[in-house]
Amino acid sequence: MQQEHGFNRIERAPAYRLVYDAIEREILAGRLRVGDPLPAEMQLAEQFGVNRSTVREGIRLLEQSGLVERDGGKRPRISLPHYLDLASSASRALILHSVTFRELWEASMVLEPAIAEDAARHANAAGLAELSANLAAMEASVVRFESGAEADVIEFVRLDRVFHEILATIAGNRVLALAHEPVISLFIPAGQLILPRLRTYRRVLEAHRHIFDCLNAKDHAKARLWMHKHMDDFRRAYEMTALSLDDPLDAVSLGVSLGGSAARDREKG
Amino acid sequence: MQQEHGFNRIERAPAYRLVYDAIEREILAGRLRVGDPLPAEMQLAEQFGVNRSTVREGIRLLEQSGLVERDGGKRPRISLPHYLDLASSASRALILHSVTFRELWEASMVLEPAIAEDAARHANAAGLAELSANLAAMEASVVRFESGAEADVIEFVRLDRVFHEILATIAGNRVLALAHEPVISLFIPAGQLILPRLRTYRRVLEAHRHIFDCLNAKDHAKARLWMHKHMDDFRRAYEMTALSLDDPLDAVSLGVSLGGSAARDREKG
DNA sequence: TATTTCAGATTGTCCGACAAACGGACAGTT
DNA sequence: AACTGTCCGTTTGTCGGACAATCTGAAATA
Repeated sequence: MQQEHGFNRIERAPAYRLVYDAIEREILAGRLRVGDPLPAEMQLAEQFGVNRSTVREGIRLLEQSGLVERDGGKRPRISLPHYLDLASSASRALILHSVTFRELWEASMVLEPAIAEDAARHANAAGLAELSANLAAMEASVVRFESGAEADVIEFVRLDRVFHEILATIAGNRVLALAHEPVISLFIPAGQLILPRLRTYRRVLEAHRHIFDCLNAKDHAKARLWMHKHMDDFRRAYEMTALSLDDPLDAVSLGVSLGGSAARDREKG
Repeated sequence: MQQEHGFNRIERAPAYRLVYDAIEREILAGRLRVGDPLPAEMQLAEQFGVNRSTVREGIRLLEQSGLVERDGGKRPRISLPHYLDLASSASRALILHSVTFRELWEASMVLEPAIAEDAARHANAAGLAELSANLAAMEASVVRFESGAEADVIEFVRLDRVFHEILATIAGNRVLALAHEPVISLFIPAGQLILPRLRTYRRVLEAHRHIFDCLNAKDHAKARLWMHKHMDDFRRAYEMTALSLDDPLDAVSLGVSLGGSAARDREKG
């Protein structure tokens, strides 16, 4: 099998992909502006010289990539890919790739303290108010636990997640926030496993309180430290259960959350 | 228009989306295994009781979300979303959201040193060999620059990127690697702007060399330090050009890379 | 002015059809 | 035995046309 010349792979992209590429290019170049409705399928079909079905398939690609958004029955509009959507694809990909909890935890040891530090630098009244409300809700939740009511772990864990997301917002770095999202959203299923066994609800709340205080005091070094400690607690808790740090996450999480369309249900505008 | 009862918004997801959800669920649950070819469109259409066109539209969604991969003409196969794909969507999203270079740089000040440190911990012969080859290629490139040849900045910047990607691979944390990808891929266009003006090619190469040496010596503290310095260099260079840290990236990068299908052209298997 | 009504436009879905490409079997050549 | 050419059933890519449901916007009405 001689191969003396080495031709380039001949590529024949299907028409629906060319449609996708063309429309994507128009959007990225700003010639189709965000918020505008997409041209009618028939019109696009004529312009591209292809059948309407082909255009539709191209639009599906745009739709899944987040560049086109349908508001329910209505005419689809051009939109920015919301990075929460990306984050949820990322979470799914990480699970499918059998990422271990250790990797997840190590990443969060990098990201969360940095976010806490930035948040302390940029804290403002609005953000602190949000955090405060979150802390109050979590306090109420913990009190309910301690009074013996059946534990609504789901709600507690949700509040936990929201706390960290508010922090990421306050920090004001969208690149870090984007990196942070998949991490926090994979922590959640783990938290749902750990907390009911160890019942360390109040410990989590106290950590959040300390971090909140640091933000209030604009003490970014201390904020970083407390967050570091908070994350390390999580690892210890994980180890205390029978779970191994180096097992892939799928078994843990797949059953818990990660429904196909779950990502789309969140969102508020 | 009275509304005294408050019904839940009735949601009728289009059929093609249901097809997408159903197949996605089968894949996530492992009933459709990665590598297998997708069932024939006709067969799916019969099973779901919808038309073949509808199935096709659903498959387009799967395709764009990376769960289905076509190898050119051939029968599409089920695949894991490769996170390089996700990273390129993330980059695009960040640009569309007008992220500033400051955000990017701050994120890289968090991620890159952490990666360098982990890489020094986990360095192995294979990884070091790859880095070594990369350094040699970059040395050759720099020599060409210094001998007055017209500067192939594109190639130099590509080598720069590859160096950092190898490092992320060596570090062995896929969560960090995923977070890292969009950052490095947005640095590239910036690098293409800065380097020709400042001509700091050799300085970049020296930084890489130092980091490589630290990996060889398994000195993770020093690896982190050198990377920190390397990143800080980049910011200084950015400031030295007329570019402001707080301008959004789009103007800088949109013209340079970020072609629609660029992400698909990379990849090697 | 506020509401209702109505016609046109647009999307979602279906049906049927055909060319091109693929996969594999089979035979022929060296 | 290895390579080439041919045939055929399967599957994808693309096309054309069709229709119901819904949305849009304007005209008609109260």
